[in-house]
Amino acid sequence: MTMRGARRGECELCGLRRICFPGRLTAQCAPGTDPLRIRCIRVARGHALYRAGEPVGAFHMVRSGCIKELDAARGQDAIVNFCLPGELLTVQAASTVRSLTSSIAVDTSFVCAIPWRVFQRVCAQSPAVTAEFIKMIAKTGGGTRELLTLIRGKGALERLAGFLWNLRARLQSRGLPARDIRLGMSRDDIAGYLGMRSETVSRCFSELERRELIKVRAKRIEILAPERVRGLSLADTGTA
Amino acid sequence: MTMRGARRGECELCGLRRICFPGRLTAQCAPGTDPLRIRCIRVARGHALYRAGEPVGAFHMVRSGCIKELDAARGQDAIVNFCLPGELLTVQAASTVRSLTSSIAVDTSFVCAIPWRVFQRVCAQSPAVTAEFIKMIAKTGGGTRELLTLIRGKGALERLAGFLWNLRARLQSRGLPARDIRLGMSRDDIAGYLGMRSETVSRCFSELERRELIKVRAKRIEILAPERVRGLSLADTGTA
DNA sequence: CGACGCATTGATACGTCTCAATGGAAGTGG
DNA sequence: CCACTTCCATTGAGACGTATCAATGCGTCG
Repeated sequence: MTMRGARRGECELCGLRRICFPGRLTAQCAPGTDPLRIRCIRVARGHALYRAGEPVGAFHMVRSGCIKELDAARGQDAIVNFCLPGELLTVQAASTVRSLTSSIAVDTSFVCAIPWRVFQRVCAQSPAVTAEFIKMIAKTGGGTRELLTLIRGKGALERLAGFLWNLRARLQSRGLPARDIRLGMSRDDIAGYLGMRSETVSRCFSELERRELIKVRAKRIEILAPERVRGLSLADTGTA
Repeated sequence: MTMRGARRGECELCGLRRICFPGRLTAQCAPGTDPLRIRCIRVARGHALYRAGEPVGAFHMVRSGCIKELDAARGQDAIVNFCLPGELLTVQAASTVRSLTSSIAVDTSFVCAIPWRVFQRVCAQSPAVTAEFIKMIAKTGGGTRELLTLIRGKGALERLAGFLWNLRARLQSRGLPARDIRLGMSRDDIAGYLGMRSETVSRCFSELERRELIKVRAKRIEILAPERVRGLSLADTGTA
């Protein structure tokens, strides 16, 4: 495997190797075929990996940092997803020529890219990779559905609790430290993601701290009582 | 092609043939291979195609009627999607052994089913079918995203307007009559889908009629001013 | 050290949920 | 065929929560 923008062999050292999609692609290549050329892209904080309307000829996966996906039609505050390390980006590229979303780095991030045409070639060679990929796409869609149930029919406090629980679960599932979470994003980003105002986000952080469910230190959130956070997020207040 | 629960040749007469996924599957089969056995299932109004927790070994597509998908964890009022004729169901079956959702018929419906293993076999034979299917899955995920932007950061009136516009667009895209829409679902269903109360749904229907954007006759909704409905749905009231 | 952006906190207005009652449509049994 | 029942839709009055506008505190970067 050859890499651009990263040292050779970095994949082998990468802590995400076991869940890394590019890694799986190369591992399941039939022996004797050409090795894949996977680009590793650096995206500085606040900069765009790509913007809405641009053609996106590749699938992306976050290697480190955090990327936010913004809906094209609506403004800066219409965040569709925060992509954490190990998660897939640009899934809709499969169905549209030009991207419907912009992808902006919340933190300075590294992203792996697989050109769509390369992917097609590998799929033709290996049904196992195809099945694997379909699973990942389906799971990505499930993430959006989770967000939906997170914000629908719930009050602001429950939404924020669900947001924190969700982040924790995603970090944990990849073996990343999840005791105290480093939020790269601003209060405005969180507000946009959860469909509320940044002031309300602040108030809810304070309220959760007052109830001793979390500890807030600027952008570092320590979860003191995970189960109670989860319980709150599941509570069904009629408030929309 | 052989069918169970439907007459032979029904696919050829089906108005959805051109966008029908099963149809495409068989059409792109390599000549000489076995014809696909596609089951056509009848689901009576209020009955379940499958329930959350059950293993679902097939992909489904709505042929006629309307199916609602309910989230497992939350109650009856957590509707993830209304599936219209020509739309795909059970996408998450690709990533999980047991279904995360229940699928209930809003109207008496007919549904086509393709076993997952059959599908895998066809994919192995035809890369074109694989690509086609990936597009459809990606599009399905996009639908959830649309719902998300529909209800996030918008008032009740805007949500309902968006819901009607969305229904109209989906019906039109498949050449179905969309002048006046027959809603099979109850006000409670709509409320659950949009994250509000049935009383509020009622009030908003009345308000839209007062503004002469629509005409309400029980479960039949006639859209008088489509563009103004669309305009409303795009309006960005800060209300969550 | 100063300036700027971001986070927090407070008072008020607006919108939706809640509870409750009425109206109407569909289905049942005589 | 009609009266009855039952479920769903509609409408109203009040409570609750979040948006809004505005001011202050705090961290960051020049």
